[in-house]
Amino acid sequence: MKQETRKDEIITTAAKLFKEKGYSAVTMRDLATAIGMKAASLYNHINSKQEILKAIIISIAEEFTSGMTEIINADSSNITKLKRIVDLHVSITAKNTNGMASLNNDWMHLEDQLDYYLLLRNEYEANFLNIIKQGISAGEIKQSNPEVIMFSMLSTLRSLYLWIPKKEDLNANDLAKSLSDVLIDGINT
Amino acid sequence: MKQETRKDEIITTAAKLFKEKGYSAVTMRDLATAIGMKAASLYNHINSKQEILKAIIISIAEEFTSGMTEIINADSSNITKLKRIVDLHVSITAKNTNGMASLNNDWMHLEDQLDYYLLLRNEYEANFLNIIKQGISAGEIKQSNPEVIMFSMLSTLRSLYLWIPKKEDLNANDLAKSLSDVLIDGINT
DNA sequence: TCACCAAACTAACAAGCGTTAGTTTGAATT
DNA sequence: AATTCAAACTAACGCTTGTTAGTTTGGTGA
Repeated sequence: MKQETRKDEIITTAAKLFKEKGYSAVTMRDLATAIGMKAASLYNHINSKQEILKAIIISIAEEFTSGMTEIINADSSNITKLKRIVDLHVSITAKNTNGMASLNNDWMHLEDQLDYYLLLRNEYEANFLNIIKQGISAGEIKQSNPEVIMFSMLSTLRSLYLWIPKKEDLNANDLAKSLSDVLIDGINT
Repeated sequence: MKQETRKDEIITTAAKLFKEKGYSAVTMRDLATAIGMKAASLYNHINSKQEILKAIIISIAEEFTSGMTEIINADSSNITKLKRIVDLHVSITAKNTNGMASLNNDWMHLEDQLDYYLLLRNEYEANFLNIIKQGISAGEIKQSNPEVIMFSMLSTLRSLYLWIPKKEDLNANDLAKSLSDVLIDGINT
C-alpha cells in the first residue's frame, strides 16, 4: 500500500546526482532543479541535506548486515556461503545502483551516523573474512592469503554499481553466476 | 637533481586530502592549513584548484597508457600479459596511493582535461579487453564472458589504493604475486 | 462556498567558497 | 649597506552554499 511519496522522489533523485558528482558537489539547488522545484521547497519534505545522505546509505548498509547474518547462520559449505555473498551483492546493487554509489563513495560525509556505518562495515568484513578462513581450514579453498581473497572479491562486488547499469541485457541471476565462476574458479584453463 | 619544490608539496598534500574527503569537499583553506600557510599564498605556486587536480590525475593516467603500450607490444602469452598488468597497477599504486584515489574518485571533476582523460581510459580498457579475448581464442583462458573477467580484475586493481597503505608489511612483489594467483588461478581447490 | 493545509513559492540570511590585489618579510646577491 | 625578489602575508571581492521566514496557491472536505 506504500506509494512513492515526494520525499522518496527527493531521495531517489539525490542518489542519482550523488552518483554522478559526489555528495559535496551536488547542491540543494541542483537537486531541486532536477526534480522541478525550488531549493527551499525541498525542506517541506526533508530536514537537511545530511538527512538525505543518511536515508540513502544506512538502509542499504543494514540490508547487507541482515543478509550476511542469514548467510553465516546457514548450514552450508563455505564455498556456498561465498556464492551467496555474491548473490547478495548482485541483488542489492541491481535494486539500487545509485544508492550503492553513495554508499561506496560518500560514506565519509556521514556525520551523526558515521560511527554506526563503520561498525556495520567492520562487522560485515569480519564475517566475510571468517568464511574464507574456515573455507581454507576445511580444504574447500586454496591455501592463500585470506585477506587478498576477500579484498579481491569485495573490490569486485563493490564496483558492481558501475557495471550493472551498462549491462541491462544480462539479468541478475546470470551475472551472479558468471561472477561466481570468475571469482571462485578463476580464469585459467 | 630535481628536488621537492613547494609546488610538489602542495600537490602531494592535496592528493592526501582529496583521498580522505574528495576534491569538492577539500577547500583551498583546508589545503593551506595542512601545509602551514594561508590560502592566498598557495597561488604563488599554482594557478587554480583545478590545476592541482589535473597535475595529480593526468600524469598517472599517462603512466598507465605507456605501461599498457609496452605490454601489448611484448612477445608473450596473454596470461603473462595479464600478470604484467597486475604488476603495472601494483607498482603505480604503491608509488602514489593518494594520487590513485583521486584518479579513481575525482576524475569527473576535471574540466579542460576531462575528454583527454576519458580517451586514455577507454583506450586502456579496450587494450585490456583485447588481451582477454585473445587469451580465450588461444585457449589460455577459460571460456567465459571476457567483460566479466576484465571487470573483475579491473575492479580489484582499481581498489588497490585502499588496501596497499594498510598492508605495509607485504611488499609490492609479494602482493602482485598473491593477486595474480587469486585473480588468475581462482580460489577453488 | 468557505475554511483548511500541504506544498509550492519569493526573499533573504550568515557563512564559506575560489581567487585577486596589494603589502611585508627576510634571505641571497651586489 | 643597499638592492632584489620569491614567497609569505592581510584584506577583500563577488559568488555560491545550506537553510529559514514568511507568503501564495490550489485542491479537499465541511
